[in-house]
Amino acid sequence: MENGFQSTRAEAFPAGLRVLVVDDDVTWLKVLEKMLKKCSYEVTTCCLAIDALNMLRERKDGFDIVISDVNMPDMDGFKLLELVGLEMDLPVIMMSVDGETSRVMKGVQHGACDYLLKPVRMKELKNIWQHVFRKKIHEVKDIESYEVIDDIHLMRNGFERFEDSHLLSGEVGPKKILDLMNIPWLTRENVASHLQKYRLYLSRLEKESEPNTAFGCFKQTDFSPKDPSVGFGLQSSITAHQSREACSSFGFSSGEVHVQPIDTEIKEGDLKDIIPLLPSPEARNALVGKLHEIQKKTSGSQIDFSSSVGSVGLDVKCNSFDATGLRKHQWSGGFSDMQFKRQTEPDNKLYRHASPAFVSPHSSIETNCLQPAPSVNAGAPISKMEKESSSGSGIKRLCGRYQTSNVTYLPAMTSTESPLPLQPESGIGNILLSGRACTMNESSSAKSNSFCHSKSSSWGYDQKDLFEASTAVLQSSNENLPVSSLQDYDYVENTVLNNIEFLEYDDLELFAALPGQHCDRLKFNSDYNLSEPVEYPAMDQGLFIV
DNA sequence: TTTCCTATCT
DNA sequence: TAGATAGGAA
Repeated sequence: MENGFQSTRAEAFPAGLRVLVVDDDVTWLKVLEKMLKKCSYEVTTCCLAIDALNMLRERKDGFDIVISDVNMPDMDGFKLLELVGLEMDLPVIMMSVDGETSRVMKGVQHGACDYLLKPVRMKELKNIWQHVFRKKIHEVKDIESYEVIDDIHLMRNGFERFEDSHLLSGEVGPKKILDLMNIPWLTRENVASHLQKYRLYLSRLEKESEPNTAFGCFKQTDFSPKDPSVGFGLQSSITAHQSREACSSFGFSSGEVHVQPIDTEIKEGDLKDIIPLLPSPEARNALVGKLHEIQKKTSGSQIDFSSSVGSVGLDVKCNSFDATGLRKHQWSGGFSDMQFKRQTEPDNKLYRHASPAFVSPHSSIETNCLQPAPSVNAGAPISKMEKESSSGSGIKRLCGRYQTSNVTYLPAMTSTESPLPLQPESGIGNILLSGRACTMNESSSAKSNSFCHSKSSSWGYDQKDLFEASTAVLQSSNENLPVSSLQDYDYVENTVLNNIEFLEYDDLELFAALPGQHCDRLKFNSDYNLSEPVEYPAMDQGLFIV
């Protein structure tokens, strides 16, 4: 199994495991060194925690595991444990003569992968390799999850071509979408099926919005948690376009805020092509009206159109300004958040739970650049999910389809100040206000967090951004959720068991030097004769995969 | 024959 | 609720 070890060491594993032992008691150091060497491990000993830390820092990849005493004069063992965990991400085993549960718990909470009671048993030392192995397995799992992102990038590229090919002009069929996405494992049936769902959704949305929602008007219902138009699953962004005249409007999905100067004027032909795709009669009528304006070349009127196929979705944004530049309509919608099952590759397990989804059109908004919509900026109620998130239970499923995301409401502002650092001169500016719409999946880990923590720098539906947003979820959630650093609870139990049995030693010289209370607890057992090399049982991966 | 759409199943 | 599939229509 590829687990990250260098090939030669991997073959010999667990023999050659590089162990750093830290204990201020020289006698114990010698005992442990000898025992560990009997296990065919490479042993380095250190009397001071600070020296151990320096050694670890100097030899970044020089050790596989650390065994540290809890009580040391220069540095608390827990502190060392914390630092090693933070800086080296190495498994650390704590050891102490004190087996008090609270103490053991503290060790585990600080990130110890095991807590051994002195005197340490040979059996326990023999099995410390499992902690290294377990960690490697987790790392491999993380890497596999990263590969999902690579394929998501593949989808993004497909959508970019989708945009480049002007697919928006004319009817969009599953075949064409499929061809242009150019994703090998995707089938036309996949696309068709989800297109069907998407259209069903649109028709439902249209029916629901007919009685009270006119195009261009911002309604409170736009932010209903059950309204998919607010955003789907990963799709969580607020898009604010800023015209050259510094006229701003805000399109809401949720979560992210993007500010972008609009510099692409719509062409008449483009508009004609877009109109049939609009989800509602109001939207179509609005654009038809604007099309007439263009055709008439009415002075002072401007329609800005930006079509963006984000990384994983087709997104259409239409913005229209009146002659004064004070008001505009915006419609935004398209396909996004595409996740498809990989049917044709049964060996691929990464997408087993993935599924396609077409994102809904975003809520349409009419606003005035001089007087931002009060319902948006001031006193707007927080959506249900936002409340849940802030109350500490806001972890949502990552792959929720047709499911609303959080809406992040901007703080109240006056006409003279903008809640967003608009950058009319310098181009695109993005602000991630909040990304609590979704969670990492079950394979998420601290490693995943570090992988994803870089900030978003693009706008639109960038799947990467969404993952980053997901990370932000976790990071922000940490403040609210009782996140425990307990990594493997079974260690706690294991530690308790340590108290039951006694150790096995056969080196009487060494034990003669041990403090009396230690010797008292010893039981010599010929099962672990130090003169014989230790044999390891065949590794059963199933035993160690959590 | 291919593609799309709809209904139905899972 | 959403994806898969079957069957009819163009």
